[in-house]
Amino acid sequence: MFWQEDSMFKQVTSRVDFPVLEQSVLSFWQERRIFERSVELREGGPQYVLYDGPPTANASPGIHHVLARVFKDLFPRYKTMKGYHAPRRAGWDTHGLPVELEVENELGLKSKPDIEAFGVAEFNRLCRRNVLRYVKEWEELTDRIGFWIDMKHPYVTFDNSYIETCWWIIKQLWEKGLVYQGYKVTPHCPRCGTSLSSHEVALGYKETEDPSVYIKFKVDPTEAGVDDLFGDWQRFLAKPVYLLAWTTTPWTLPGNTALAVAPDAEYVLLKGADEYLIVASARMKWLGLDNYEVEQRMMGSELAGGNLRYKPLFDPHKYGIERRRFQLYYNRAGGGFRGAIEPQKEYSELSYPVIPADFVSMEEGTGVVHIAPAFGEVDFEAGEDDSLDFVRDYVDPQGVIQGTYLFAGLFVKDADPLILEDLKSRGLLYRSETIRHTYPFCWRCNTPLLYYAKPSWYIRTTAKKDRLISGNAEINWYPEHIKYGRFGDWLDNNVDWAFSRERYWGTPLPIWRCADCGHDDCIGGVEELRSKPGIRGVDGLSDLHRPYIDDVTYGCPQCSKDMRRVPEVIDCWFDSGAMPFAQWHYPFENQTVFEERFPADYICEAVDQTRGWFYSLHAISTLLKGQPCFKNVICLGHILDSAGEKMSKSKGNVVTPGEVLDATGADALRWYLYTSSPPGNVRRFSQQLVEEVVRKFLLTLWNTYSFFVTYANIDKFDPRTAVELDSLPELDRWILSELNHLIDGVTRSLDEYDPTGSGRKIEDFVQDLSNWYVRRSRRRFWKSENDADKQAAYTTLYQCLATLAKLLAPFTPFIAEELYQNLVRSFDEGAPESVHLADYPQADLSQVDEELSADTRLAMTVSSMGRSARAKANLKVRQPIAKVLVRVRSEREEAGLNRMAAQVLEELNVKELHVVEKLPADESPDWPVVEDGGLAVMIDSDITPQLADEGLERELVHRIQTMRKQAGFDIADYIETYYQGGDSIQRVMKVSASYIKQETLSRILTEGSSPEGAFVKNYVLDGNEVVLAVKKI
RNA sequence: GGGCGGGUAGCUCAGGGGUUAGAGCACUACUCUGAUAAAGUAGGGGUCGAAGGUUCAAAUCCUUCUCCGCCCA
Repeated sequence: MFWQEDSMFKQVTSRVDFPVLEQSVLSFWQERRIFERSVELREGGPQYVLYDGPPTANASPGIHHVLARVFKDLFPRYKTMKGYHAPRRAGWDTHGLPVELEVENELGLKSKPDIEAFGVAEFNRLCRRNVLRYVKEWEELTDRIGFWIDMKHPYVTFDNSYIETCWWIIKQLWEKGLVYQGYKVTPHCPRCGTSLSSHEVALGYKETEDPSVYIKFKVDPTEAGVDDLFGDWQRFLAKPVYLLAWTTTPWTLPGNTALAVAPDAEYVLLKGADEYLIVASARMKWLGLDNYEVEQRMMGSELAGGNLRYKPLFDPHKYGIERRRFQLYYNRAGGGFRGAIEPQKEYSELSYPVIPADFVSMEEGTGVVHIAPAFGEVDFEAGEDDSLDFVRDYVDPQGVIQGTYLFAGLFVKDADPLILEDLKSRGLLYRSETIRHTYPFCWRCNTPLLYYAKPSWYIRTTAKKDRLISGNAEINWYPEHIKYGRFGDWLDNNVDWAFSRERYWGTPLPIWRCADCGHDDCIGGVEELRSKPGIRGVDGLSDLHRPYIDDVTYGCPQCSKDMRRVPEVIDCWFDSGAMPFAQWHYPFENQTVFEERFPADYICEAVDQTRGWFYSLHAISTLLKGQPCFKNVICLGHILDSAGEKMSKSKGNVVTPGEVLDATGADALRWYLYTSSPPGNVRRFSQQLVEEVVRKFLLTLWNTYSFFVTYANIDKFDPRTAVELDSLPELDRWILSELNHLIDGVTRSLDEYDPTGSGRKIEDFVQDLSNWYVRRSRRRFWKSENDADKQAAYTTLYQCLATLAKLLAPFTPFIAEELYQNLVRSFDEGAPESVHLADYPQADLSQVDEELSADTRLAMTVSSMGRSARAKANLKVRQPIAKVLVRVRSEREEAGLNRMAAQVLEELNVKELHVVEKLPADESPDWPVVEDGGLAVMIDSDITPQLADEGLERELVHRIQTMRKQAGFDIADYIETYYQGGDSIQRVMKVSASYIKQETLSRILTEGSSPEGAFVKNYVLDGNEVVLAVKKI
């Protein structure tokens, strides 16, 4: 076609296929290395650092991964365009129990002994192979959604270099006295021989029936506390006094070493026929102790504050079981050192204390709580706090009772009835019932889990608690409530980090211990290890994992016996939290890179990471460097299905990224995720909502762009043609004002890590651009003369679209690239080769005109009301009317509306606009009025013959235009038009010939029958039959 | 059981003491359409999760409860 040969812009279809478009943009980026160059280009600029929280590639990425990835992508892209140097590197999290479990399942292994029998070397080899099984899929998805990050050189947590940095970190902490071995009570599966993670425990809660028993603990009357509290202890020789306590786990009773009471609650000493009982007064009634009389009342603090002690139910020494005690002593770094539990000698007068505790409930039980430090987390903590005795070893790790008890040799749950029988025979069982409650079972083998104290290695995070908290104050959290809510609370309640795991596939804990004298060494690197005197097993060591590292031994510096590594590996959260350091193999290599990229400006993960990665990053960084390692963090809410249910394979409601991307493309998905709700919100997801994005936003933008290109090419518009800003018509100045206001707003919102706010602003702008600016400007583009006004319109629309391309680049990188290539690169060889290499737009606030903006808003409102009034009078917009009256609310509005009069007149197709203070009541009773919020619009509904002819003229133009389209003519084809019709048709055709010709690109307008080959249509207009025919020249 | 967040139209979300609670989608009717997969006009649709309280005035502030999600027990 004639105008295409030297047109500036590539023709644009209005029927765009975004997924196809995106593929070609992807190729363009890859061929030209745009991502790499976008980073290189800004070298020397200020750094902007993203830390990528490493995912595990042992399964396909889901839609929630897309959510995190597009939010990770947005800000580095934005900052790059703002001039920042933003290198970013992907990572893979590769260790941990989930990986092991998958391999166990594949191999049909059921327990740790199974794994050992199978062989740790082969087992770990399979873990290593499995964990990156889906990497290719992840890489493809990452490309497809336009997430720009270096996936070619990722950090991998199983690499020796990564492990070595972890060792170095542990050694640093070790030297500061921040690593120690202590006990931890964990949910333990006695059959699988391993602790379960909290996630696994959550999988296995079930309703079950358990004993609910009330046990009498005999107070030792010879202890001084008895006299202090009750006086005359000798009366208790004849009639004993018991503390009554409740439990659902009788098998823990031999491990009892204390009873806890609530210090602020009132307790009673009750007198019965043969005994005294002590319970909380609040529980008396519930316990049905009616036949006892209250002898004395006292506070829990009195019970616990004196020297009241009681006799053990089972003195461990009598059954061949060791009794130990929590000790507080000092380590070489001089800090208070907990966790040591020292063996105690047999003692015939053994008794246990009553202690105060804030966890004692008045909602159940007796108000006196049985404490077995080996078998409960709070019990254990109480043990530490009060230096209690610790009796554990009557239960072995398989849950079998040891020693010489009557019930020895039985599994703990099976021992329960025998224990109760034993106590009953000694008159210590007050009441025995059963209770239904939820209790955790092993999700793999259905064995009831036991809470069981085991040795564990700790990082003493509590030593730096104040700094953890003050560091948190320096971090910007989005949403803000996480800072002092979920994360802050977590820090406030900080406990030492139990970071060892009795597993196989993980970073080996770099602590070597002498089996003989117990001397411990922490190894901070491979060279350090190699240099140990008497080192063996390092020749040919190419893998720092188990089992190979376990064979490395050296001579003990104290006693020269063999130092062997302790068996544990470390928590994989430590791995990922070490990434600021370990991704660079710091400090062994890359010291400068590390310094440049520490701390991160930005991280982004979902809310479940508060106690996961967010914490492990913060903890390691604070302990090592004394400062936080991220400045800004977006904490994403989770994605649910369209019904608000969690997506899960078993429910079959999982939406895969692939299906959405194929249907709507990446830009649509990205835009939806950015704008549908604030990042921190839980969001319901459905493809339908993404499709709405395509219709409402992307296509509106695209069609505006397509409109521009179509007409710009017809007129051979050259963007280099300068137009003076001052000389622009009001409509143009208005949209440019809105544009600059938009740039300002988007920039501000992005600087505050609010993509939702900035995205929604862009949406509003695109609506205004399409539905007011373009609609109001259509005739300016369409008219035949190529005057200054037309140039102004092109220049303005061009500027809006070219600016939008850049504004949108971080959000919807594909369509932004397409717009940019065609609008900017096509005529300017000197422009950056990609929109992503361009600078982000800067707002020119001198172009922002608030008054003009308000006036235009008023014109829009009045137009809308005018259309409503027309509809009331059944007058279509195509029919011109004589006048419209508008009642305004202020002089400001009056001036504004008068200024906007031309736009309103055209929009409403009306001859005159009158702004009035009061609407005349006497004009005509059937002139329709529309009122809203104090504004009122009234139209003159009288149609004079003159107006009717004008309406007919517009109607004819419209019919011919429609026929042109139906006939398949191009928008710029010239035609011949023929017509036959009555008087009014003939009159209008003659009187308005030049107007009709111009509007319809008709060279001639002839009355008469249609020629051969013409496109012909019959119409009835105003009751008159009309025949129209169009023919291309 | 505890902590945090949320519950506003059928759906997705704004609004956070001050007229009659909004937008978009969806729905109904009509209109319009040579940029548009659009647009316009009208309409139906809400006990603002529930109950108390504070206030001249509560969707909004307070208390309790309830449901959903996450984290922790």
